[in-house]
Amino acid sequence: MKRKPIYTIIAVIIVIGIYSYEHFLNSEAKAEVVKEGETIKENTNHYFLPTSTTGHVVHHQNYSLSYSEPHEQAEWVAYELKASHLSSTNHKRPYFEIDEAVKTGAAHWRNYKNSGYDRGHLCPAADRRFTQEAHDETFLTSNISPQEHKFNAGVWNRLEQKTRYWAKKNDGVFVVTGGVLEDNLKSIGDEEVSVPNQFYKVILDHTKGEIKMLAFLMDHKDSDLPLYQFVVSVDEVERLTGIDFFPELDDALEDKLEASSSYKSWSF
DNA sequence: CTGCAGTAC
DNA sequence: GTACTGCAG
Repeated sequence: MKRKPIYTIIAVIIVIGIYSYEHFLNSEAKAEVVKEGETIKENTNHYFLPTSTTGHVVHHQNYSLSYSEPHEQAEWVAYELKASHLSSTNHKRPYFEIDEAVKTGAAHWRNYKNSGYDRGHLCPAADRRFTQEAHDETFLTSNISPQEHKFNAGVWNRLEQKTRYWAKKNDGVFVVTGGVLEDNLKSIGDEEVSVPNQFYKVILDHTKGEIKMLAFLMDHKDSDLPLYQFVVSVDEVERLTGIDFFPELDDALEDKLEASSSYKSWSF
């Protein structure tokens, strides 16, 4: 029987394939459950990644995102901001590029041209200045949302600066940012990039021996109000967006932290 | 820091 | 489309 070895080889390949695939799935799904009082291991690429409502998660070198094709922008962008990431280096501002990692096709920056709206970074360029590559990686069209200039350069900019302050003070925070994507939003450009009516930012700190979180929800307009006026519970942002922000936290701890809109342990 | 726009190639 | 420059909040 000459065929038998071939069948054997095929069978072996299939078995190895299934084993590898299950191993792959397992490694993807493996979530570290964090309970109260525990701290996250240092020096890992551990992200507190939110769930995706679109199933279109993209991992870049220095941040991850979940892309919404109907809205032509990310529903969230997530990254860790460590104190060591903060750099005073001034990089030359590159041009925005289409994110080729977005399989359904990320929007072209042309949609924003003469739209009256800024190409507002979700992961700010100033948070990724530690290398030229990290800085330039924020200039992908999957990392921007149409923002009014006065909002972007105003209250939103203040929030981003405060986030860097917390990153420095607490030696690292996890940040998740996006616009609230909903039906019937105004849009710009040929590709109809949605203009969110609200933007959120969720911050998690785990470096002082306990986990704490803080969420902001801002109307898409500039404001002179102090930042703490925009604090909401993570639950509220989850209700608006459908995103589950920290699924790998122990459920009881997650429930407790996400229900709180207290900011007393954060300095403004 | 957040950005845009005009001009020239 | 890219490079350089200037400008605004």
